[in-house]
Amino acid sequence: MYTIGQLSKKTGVTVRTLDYYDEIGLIKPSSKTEGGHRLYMDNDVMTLERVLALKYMGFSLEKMKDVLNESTSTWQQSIQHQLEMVQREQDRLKTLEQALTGISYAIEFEGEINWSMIFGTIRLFQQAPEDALQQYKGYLSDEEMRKIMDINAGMSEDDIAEWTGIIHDIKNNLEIDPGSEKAQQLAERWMNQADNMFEQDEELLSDMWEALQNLKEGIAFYPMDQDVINFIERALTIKYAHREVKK
Amino acid sequence: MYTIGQLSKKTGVTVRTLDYYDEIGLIKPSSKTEGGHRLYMDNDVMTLERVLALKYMGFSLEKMKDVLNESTSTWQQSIQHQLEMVQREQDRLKTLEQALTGISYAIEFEGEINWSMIFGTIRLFQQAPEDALQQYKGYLSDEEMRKIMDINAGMSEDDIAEWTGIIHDIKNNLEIDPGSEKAQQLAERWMNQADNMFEQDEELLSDMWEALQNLKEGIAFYPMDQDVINFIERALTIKYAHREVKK
DNA sequence: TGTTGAATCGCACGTAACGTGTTGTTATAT
DNA sequence: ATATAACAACACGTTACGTGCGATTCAACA
Repeated sequence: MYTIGQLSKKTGVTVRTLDYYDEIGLIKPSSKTEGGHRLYMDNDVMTLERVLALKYMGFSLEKMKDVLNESTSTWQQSIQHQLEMVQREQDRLKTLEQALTGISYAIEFEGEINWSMIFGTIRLFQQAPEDALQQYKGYLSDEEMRKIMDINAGMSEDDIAEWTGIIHDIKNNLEIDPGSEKAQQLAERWMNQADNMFEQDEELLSDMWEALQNLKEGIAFYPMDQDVINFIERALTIKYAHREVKK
Repeated sequence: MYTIGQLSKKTGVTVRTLDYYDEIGLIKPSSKTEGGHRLYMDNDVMTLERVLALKYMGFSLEKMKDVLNESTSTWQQSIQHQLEMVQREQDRLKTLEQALTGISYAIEFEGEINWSMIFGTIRLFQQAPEDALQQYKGYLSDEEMRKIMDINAGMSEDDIAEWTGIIHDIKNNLEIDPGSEKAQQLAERWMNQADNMFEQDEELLSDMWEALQNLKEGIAFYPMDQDVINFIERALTIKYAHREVKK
């Protein structure tokens, strides 16, 4: 038999919280003094412990009222719902983390806040990955799109830093001669990272590259406008022509 | 030059939201009609787009007021703070997911809601992983504790299902003869899963096992009380004695 | 039994980011 | 000039409590 203050000390829950749980009918003390002071019995303490457990699991107080009186099968349903919510939220946070990382590197490389890059990055991540790849329909097969989604989801912080860095460097050198050594280096750096991401899958890379060349808004991993794509294309064309001649 | 309704249609933000942003001073229209109707200029539209970007990044409206006027360096700080928050939240959700998964399997195996198992699971996951392992201090080295933390964090759903299932089955057979075939099978199943989790690291497994035997409240992966530990110990003792004889 | 100090009750307002609804006013189309 | 649409301004609701507030009630002491 505890007063509200004693129960509060025992469990670490504030008096106001217990007051509130009483108010909304979640934990009503089984007894009261003549003067109206609340008296909590072991029964109520048990309910409180269960409420705290459900709270940790992320249930709302309103749902607890239902769940606490429900059968085992409904419990399973509720827990599965919670699990799905937790997983969806994790996915959301994961893509948000990638977006924030990309933005952070972009600001670091450029030394100032590039809003159009931020908008592009967010547009890229905001839509579901499937939708983001819809623009590639016709260029890539369903399986290829799924592969790219997986690659994208598994991108490490270093990958993000490298992509952001390359694209930034290329943007700063759009006007240089595509045949110059610097342009060649930049294009090769891009290719290296692309190879790195696609691992062995040369076919996937070339399909993706073809799609990029034909699309007006080329977005791969990070916002990459037509300027950048054209630059890389010109540089690579010269590079391979060069190699042919050497052969 | 947009009225509030036109801006709403253009951006998909509700009129009430724009009203609210005006009210709290986040986006004040740069012009008004004689009658007091709000007129948003391109300037304001830009601010709104930035606000939406920051919203996606998880900033509060209050912080946006500061951030929108700040310099690049403070921006980096704010983004880093957001990143840390996102990562902490991901960690929290990951352990919550494990806890929910374990509870779900326990309910499925037992066919009813076992509150003491739920409390045990939550106690195990609620505290930071470092704290949870403090009880093993003296039995395990710092490096071993870190290894266990990693193993724990990487536990798959199948692992959780198997642990929960084994412990449940053992609890239901506490009174059978440790030398009986069923007891031997249960103990072996436990050992298999333990080997599986610890991979090659036999030393780590035996250190952990020694710790479990000496602790009053043995908790490894899932709440496992002394009964269960004793059962496994007795069964394994007989098993190895048996093997010695065979040799 | 009276008194005092601590505990408690019940109430109200505040939080974040709006949704919903109402009343009164302004803008626009006819 | 009038009908109708759009708008401003306000209020209350949402979630899970925190933070007071004055008015009891309890427990202990005299």
